Amino acid sequence: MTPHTPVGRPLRPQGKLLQEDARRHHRSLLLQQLFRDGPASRADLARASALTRVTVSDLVGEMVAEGLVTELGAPEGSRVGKPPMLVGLAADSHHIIGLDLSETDSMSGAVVNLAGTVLARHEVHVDGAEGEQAVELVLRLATELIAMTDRPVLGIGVGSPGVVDTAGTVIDAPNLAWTDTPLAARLAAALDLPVFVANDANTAVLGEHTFGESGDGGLMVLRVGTGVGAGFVLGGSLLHGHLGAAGEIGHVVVDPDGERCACSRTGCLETVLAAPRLRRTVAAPGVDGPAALADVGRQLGEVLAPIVAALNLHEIVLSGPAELLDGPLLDAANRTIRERTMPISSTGLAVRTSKLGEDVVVVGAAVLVLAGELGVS
Amino acid sequence: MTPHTPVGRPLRPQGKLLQEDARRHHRSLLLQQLFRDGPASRADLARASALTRVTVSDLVGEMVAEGLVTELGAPEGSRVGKPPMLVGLAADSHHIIGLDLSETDSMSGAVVNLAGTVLARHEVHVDGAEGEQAVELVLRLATELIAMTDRPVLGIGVGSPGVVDTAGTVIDAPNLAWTDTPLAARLAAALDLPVFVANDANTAVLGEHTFGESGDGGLMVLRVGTGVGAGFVLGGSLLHGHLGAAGEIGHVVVDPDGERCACSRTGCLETVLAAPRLRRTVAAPGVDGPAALADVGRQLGEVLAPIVAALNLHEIVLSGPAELLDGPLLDAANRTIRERTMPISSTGLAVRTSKLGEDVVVVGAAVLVLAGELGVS
DNA sequence: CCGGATAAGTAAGTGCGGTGAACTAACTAA
DNA sequence: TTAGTTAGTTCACCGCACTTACTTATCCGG
Repeated sequence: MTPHTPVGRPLRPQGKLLQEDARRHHRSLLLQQLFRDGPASRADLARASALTRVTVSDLVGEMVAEGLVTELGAPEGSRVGKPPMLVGLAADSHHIIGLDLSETDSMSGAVVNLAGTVLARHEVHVDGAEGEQAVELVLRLATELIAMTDRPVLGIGVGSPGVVDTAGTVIDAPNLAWTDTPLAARLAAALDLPVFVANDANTAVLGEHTFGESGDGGLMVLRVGTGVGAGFVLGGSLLHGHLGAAGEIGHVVVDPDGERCACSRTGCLETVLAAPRLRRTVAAPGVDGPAALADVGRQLGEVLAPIVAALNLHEIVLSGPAELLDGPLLDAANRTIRERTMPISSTGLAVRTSKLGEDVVVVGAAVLVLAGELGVS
Repeated sequence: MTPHTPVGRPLRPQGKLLQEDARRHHRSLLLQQLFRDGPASRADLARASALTRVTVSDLVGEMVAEGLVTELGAPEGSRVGKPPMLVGLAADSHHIIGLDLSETDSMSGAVVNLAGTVLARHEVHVDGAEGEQAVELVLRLATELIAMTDRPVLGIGVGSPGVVDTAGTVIDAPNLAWTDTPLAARLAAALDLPVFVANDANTAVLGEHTFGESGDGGLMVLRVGTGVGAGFVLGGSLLHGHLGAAGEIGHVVVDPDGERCACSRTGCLETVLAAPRLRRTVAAPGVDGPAALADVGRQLGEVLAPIVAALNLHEIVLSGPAELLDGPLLDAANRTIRERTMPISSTGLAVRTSKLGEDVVVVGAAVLVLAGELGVS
């Protein structure tokens, strides 16, 4: 996957293809294999990659020298022939800094290893910081996180609210008052590290795709928080959209006779599905909570049905407060989708909640780095 | 773009990358350049591709020897230095057979050159042929078309109704009674040529993407005929979906209180938008035609709005009977989409009808071959 | 009309990366 | 011990694009 262009690095093929690129590609192939299926012998890797044993040995040797991969000894079972030497990804040879800027009052981040395990967390309060001040705040958060690990940092991944283009420039993020803010470039220049920035829903879908229990078909992650947004992984890679605004479905109208929205339209999805709104709905006196949630689920299903049919998705994952989403709301959404689409579209579809919790954004931000730097995801 | 795996050919990178692959890639790069921007000198190609003049000369020489490219003499203008020798794609060095199996009573096809120009047409009547008989009929049509050209045939492209997987197997096509029919493999074996098969809406979107006036953002083509289907080109490549059923939006419910559909649901998009149905609607006595069409357009817009927001599309193209689609229907759909999505999603969006007419499917089928065999699109 | 500048295209040699063939190493089976 | 199997390495080779250095062909300024 090549979700984003790393800042300060040569860009990916698209154009001419050098031998050097081939070598990087083959390296990624081996890393990917180790990443997905765990340790293997050089011979195993050769069989899986269709490269020769010679080439694999060479590449593995290089990666062992860098510390990215380590020899782990021979496996238990004893078969004929020389026993293989297992090699595996050294998950803590490098660490990744993942940042989540999507929360309302704070920016949080984590030190993540190459296996996607969160090793340390840190956060800073926003306190109304905007524009340039907010950028400085992100820089401080990143710097403090870098200080929390003694390993070399592979790169910085950022899940930002708002619309982000493929170069890591935040086109528009009202909460932080960012417009055309070259966040990736700024951080890369200040920290001298590869930096990748994407919308928070997009990093979330990457996290779910790589570390969730999802398959290889199309995946959609719907994030329900202060607002509502989505991210898509289609054909193994992140969907950006024409202007980087793919997944911005929070302001699709679901009920033209509904409530007035801050965006000046009426009956946007956010006016019924945003987390604060959901909480108010179920807490309202004299309201049947489950029925109200089911009603929202039905409306969500009405929005999702055309998307499901159009994209022939494999999985939809809801990410957000489980006590609100998991239950009548999810069931009703699921049911509505099936009522409103053909079996060919819906039988292959699973709708569920995320098991990764709120870490999904930072871990997904780390995936951005893994994919960009190691070609792994 | 690599929309489909050619039958009987080595598959594309994904795995190991040989030098041979690099060379093919660079060849495609040059062909693509000539295809899009017309004739150029070797030096121009070197500048555009970032390859050296030496390498370009070598590749061009190879392609000239194959007849794919021809020298066209020096251009008019006179500047300093040795005048360049223009080279250009020899559009008629090879021909492509494009087939359209989506019509109700007949299968049609065409001989298409490398520039996408239709040179000859031919069709056969289906007369109720089904299953194996229908396959034989496709084979006959292809054979007869091959006999209509004296040039080497680059490959066969097929736009088939129903759901088609990436290997060119028709998973399900009720009209022809095909289920899991390996159409590409059958034709490839019988004709000893590369064969590519895709859903007709998918070939249509490829045709529109390559030969229409579309830009590089996400493109959706909505085909309105006996049924309703769509195809998507996202990030420059065709969207297949989990089970190859992407774009099957004909049976998304738009009006739960609507008319009963053949698929057993009520109020499917097809029950209001299919061409025969539209014709009946406007011809009904005592009905305000334009208003009725606008009403359908509004319903279409309601289905498209979530898709537009989710994918951040750049263009939506309606393909079908222009007298019905172009006018109140399109205007209402366009308006509804804008009413129901945010400006960030809709400002970059154009909604229009196709200028390619009914050839869009066969020409798109030819694009399938161009992309698969020459890496051009 | 003749050198000098500039650009297009060609020829020869270099380096990189992957390959196949042959080899060593380490083990099991009989 | 001998045969057979598997892992991993060494080495010579090949294909590809690169650099360097050239020829060819034109314009331009004196």
